[in-house]
Amino acid sequence: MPRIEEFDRESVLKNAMNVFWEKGYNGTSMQDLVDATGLNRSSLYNSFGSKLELYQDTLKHYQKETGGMFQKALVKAKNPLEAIRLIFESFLPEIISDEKSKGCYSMNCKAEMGNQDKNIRQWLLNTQEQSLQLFQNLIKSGQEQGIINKRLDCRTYAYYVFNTFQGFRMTGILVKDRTVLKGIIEQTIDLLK
Amino acid sequence: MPRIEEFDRESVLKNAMNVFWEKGYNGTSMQDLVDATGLNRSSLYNSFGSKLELYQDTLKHYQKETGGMFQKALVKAKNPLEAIRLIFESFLPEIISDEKSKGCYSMNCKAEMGNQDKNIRQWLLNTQEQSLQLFQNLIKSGQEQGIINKRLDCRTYAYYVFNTFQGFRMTGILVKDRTVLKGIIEQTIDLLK
DNA sequence: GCTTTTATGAAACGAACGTTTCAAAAATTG
DNA sequence: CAATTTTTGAAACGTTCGTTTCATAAAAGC
Repeated sequence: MPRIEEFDRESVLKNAMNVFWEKGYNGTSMQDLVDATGLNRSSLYNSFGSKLELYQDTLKHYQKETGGMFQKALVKAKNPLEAIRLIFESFLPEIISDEKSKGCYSMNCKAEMGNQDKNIRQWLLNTQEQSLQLFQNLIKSGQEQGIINKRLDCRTYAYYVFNTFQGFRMTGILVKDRTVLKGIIEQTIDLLK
Repeated sequence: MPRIEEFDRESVLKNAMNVFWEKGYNGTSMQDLVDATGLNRSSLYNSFGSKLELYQDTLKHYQKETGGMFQKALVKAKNPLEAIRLIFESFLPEIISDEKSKGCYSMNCKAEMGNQDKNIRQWLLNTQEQSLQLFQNLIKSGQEQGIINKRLDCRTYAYYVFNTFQGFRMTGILVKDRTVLKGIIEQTIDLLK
């Protein structure tokens, strides 16, 4: 019976995300979203509920995209330590080509919305734990293989790598020098050797 | 001849900064600022020009405050390496007691406003170079004293420490565990030894 | 092909936005 | 105390905000 939606949901989320990414949540107006998605206001509300819910949907969309990048790095890597390096390096193109200085969607969200909405805060906590687990597992198997040192336990190292990664995303907003960025990665890796 | 301002400018900036800090620039309304500062709208506009100019004044105010923290750490430290540790540790109380998860004023600014206003962007670049110079000088004299290794040049290490510091401020938004945070500091320091 | 169900388009909603206006109040100088 | 200069208070400015409304259009089931 129902009339079918005319738009591609993923494509709408991608376009909405790009606006939020550039202007932030509060800096983005519903009109901006109408313009960027090409959807009518009614359709936006009918399909996504509200501005805040749409924003949260873009977070999930981003998570899916980023998860894909991580997986690609894992597949490509010959060992756990190289996997960590590749994860960092896989963000280099995005950082260097980011001429608008939009930064990292997740960091922007954390800074602007981390203390404004319970659901968003929980999403941030979930993705954080996910990243920590990923790093922890890599480090653990790296230690078992003798590639990563055992001076500290894998959870402690995971926090360290996670911390550097967040710094990496923030530094990349104003620093676009590939040599500098690769240097930061190199030193993070070196500590684990 | 002139009637004198009734308010304390520093105190107004402090109160305005706290609102911006909690809600972000775009999340803060002029009414919020009127409420927080106790000033009338007219007085705010008369004395600070506009919302954006007031925000930029709070950035300078923050810079002054933070600069003071850095100086205290430098005075207290017995050597350059300890100075770096003390700089990181001086933010621990703020991080741990930040129950509202307001995060770092400077990181919030970078994420929300770094790509929105030229003046703000320049301020961010200036404070970044200032921090880099501080770390670079500390590392250089640490290397000269033989406390810090000479495997890499002081500028490269400065970027590394700067990067970790930014991560530290972001991590501290959701991670309040003192042991974890101190662990991150410790490993950053260790690399320099 | 009529009924049912949902999506779409355009207009409008009240509320809140950042900013301006202007008269009244207050303080300093002559 | 009068003249001058600036701050202050209250109201209002036009605009934009996120959201709602409702008539119309379109697709699916009988």
